[in-house]
Amino acid sequence: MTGIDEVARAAGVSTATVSRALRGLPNVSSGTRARVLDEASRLGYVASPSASSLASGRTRTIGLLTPWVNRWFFANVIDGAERGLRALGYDALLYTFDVRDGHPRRRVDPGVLRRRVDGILVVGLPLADDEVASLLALGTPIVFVGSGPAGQVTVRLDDDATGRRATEHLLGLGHRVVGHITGVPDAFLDWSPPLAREAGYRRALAAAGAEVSDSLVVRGGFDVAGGRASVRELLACRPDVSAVFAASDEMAMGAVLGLGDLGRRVPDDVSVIGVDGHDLGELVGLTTMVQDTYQQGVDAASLLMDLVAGGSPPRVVTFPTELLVRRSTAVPPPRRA
Amino acid sequence: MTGIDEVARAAGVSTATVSRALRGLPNVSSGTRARVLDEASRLGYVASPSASSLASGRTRTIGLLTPWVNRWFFANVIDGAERGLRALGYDALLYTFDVRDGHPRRRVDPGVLRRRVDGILVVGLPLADDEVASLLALGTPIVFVGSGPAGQVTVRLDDDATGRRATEHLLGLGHRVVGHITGVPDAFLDWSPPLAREAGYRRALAAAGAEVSDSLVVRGGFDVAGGRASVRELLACRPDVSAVFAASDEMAMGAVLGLGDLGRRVPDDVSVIGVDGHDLGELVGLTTMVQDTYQQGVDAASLLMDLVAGGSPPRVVTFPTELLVRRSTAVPPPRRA
DNA sequence: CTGTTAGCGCCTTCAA
DNA sequence: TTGAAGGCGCTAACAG
Repeated sequence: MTGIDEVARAAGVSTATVSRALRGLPNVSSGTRARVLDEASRLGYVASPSASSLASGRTRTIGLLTPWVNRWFFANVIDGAERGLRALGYDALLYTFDVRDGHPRRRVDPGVLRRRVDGILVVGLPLADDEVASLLALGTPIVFVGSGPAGQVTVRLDDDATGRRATEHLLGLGHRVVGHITGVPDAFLDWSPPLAREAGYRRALAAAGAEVSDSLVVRGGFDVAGGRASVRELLACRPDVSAVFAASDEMAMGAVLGLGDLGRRVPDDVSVIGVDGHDLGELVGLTTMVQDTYQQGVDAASLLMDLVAGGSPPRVVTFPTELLVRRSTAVPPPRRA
Repeated sequence: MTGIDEVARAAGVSTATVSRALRGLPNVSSGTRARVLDEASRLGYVASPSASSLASGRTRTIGLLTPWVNRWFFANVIDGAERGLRALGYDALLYTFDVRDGHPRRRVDPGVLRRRVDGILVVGLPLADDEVASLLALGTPIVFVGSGPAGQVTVRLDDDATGRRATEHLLGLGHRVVGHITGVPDAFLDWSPPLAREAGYRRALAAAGAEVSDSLVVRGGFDVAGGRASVRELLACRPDVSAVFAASDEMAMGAVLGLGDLGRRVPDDVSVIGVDGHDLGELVGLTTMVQDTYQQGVDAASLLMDLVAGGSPPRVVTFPTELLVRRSTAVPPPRRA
């Protein structure tokens, strides 16, 4: 394993100069720098990350905290974040935390992150206030994606507007009884997207003079299976529902399956709209509010790098969502007597 | 930042004893150990990873090399691997490498991994022979998932058998002209799953006396869009095809979309079968060969840990695939004159 | 069972 | 612009 002193010897300079030259620091003559770079690459020298971290106090690594990597939103954000970070010379350490809807997960332990990362990216992980506090106590810069506590740097959607516009699309088609399926409440905090989407949904209904009722809202798993179960529950209780706003595309696709289970056709009997712009939404012609998750990851990475560098990035970066109309929404069926 | 000496002072022992006690090494009296553990947790002490890596030469970190994290197979394997590794006390560093079908990607540079990880998990990344060699030259244990070069520890499917059985299912329904859509050849090596699946497909056709022809095979993107385009190309060239074997569920779902584009119904006009057991396959009633990707990740993690510990795990762990019949395959339509 | 003593390989003042 | 030297915080021999 070639070390810095071998390079120094080969280039005829001190190890300090090698270190400076290789890191692009100033105060190195261009001739010296060229010679060092040359010898370093010839010898295949790469600085030991542990040694330089120990000496400098910086790890050039960030921690990616997320509940899952195998769901659409998370996978795409992580993909974007990892590539964004790598482009900026940082490595990404992956930390997953089980979040089962409605169940407590293991607490986020800041200890593991201590002295291990220069920054933290929290991707769609609903953290309790004290978890946020313990993370902040590390003194490590943090950026939140998807949702984040007030005052923290966050990349997110305008979830309220997204919920409102999705609902308005349904109302505009003539639907008057619009159901909503979303996540379990105790899995979320007051800064969670599902709550804001639901608020937008209620606001839109109220503005249109349509029924606003708890009986029109079912909370369950935030995934395909959850959407499937929730829509069945919704229809069992409110068979008069002619349209459903699902808080995510995965739930919406579950809803399509669940409606199929009940023998209801989409959109002839019931319209369905989701949120995400999932790649496979087209399989069922899903109408949805599209968001750019990959870019959210990229942007979050650069905000975090800014923070790590001591900058003051904007507190909140809001991504737009765009209505994509496909086949899962249509005018409601004629009212039955 | 509390250090090991503070704990040592508080517990009234030397730093060496603290180190031993905290790492669960033998030769520490239980009384001493308890006292040390107590003080350490009271002070919130966590050893600096860089310092201990530097001193010990071990990083307790492994590198996850993968082309994507946002595709089904990869996301699930990574999820399993990360959790498996964490359970064994290891961290996972994520490294993605762009693989665009048919295009060269940036070469895997072993330099970045050097002294940074104790082991490497290669997830579905087709590496050139010299890339494998340069990785092996690191002297770091490596485990491959999905496919791997001969002689290396690999977790995978019996792709040949999977392709054969998928094709046999179609033949068993009475199909005689069975097309195949898969990945672009130059993106794959001789140890790649797509090639083996195709070989199985051809073997099954030959055994049944059905037509084996290059005109029945289309290679394109290994994703939804690729499947969609490929099936259209296939049908344009061979309109007599009554069944399609897609090398992945994502391609199969794309095929369903593409057949829809052409006005062909599934399965009335054309049957479709995939490989994976993708969560959303049910949306289109996709018949498929199911594999357990999550567990492949978990198992790969433990094989790698075994290797890191100096063990000699089995060279190849083969996962079973199981035929799941849903609605996308059926008997062929009556032959036209 | 426990303490002492060298480093691990690099970065970073400080002086030159 | 460059070099010398002292750590960064921990682990691992070796004594005791």
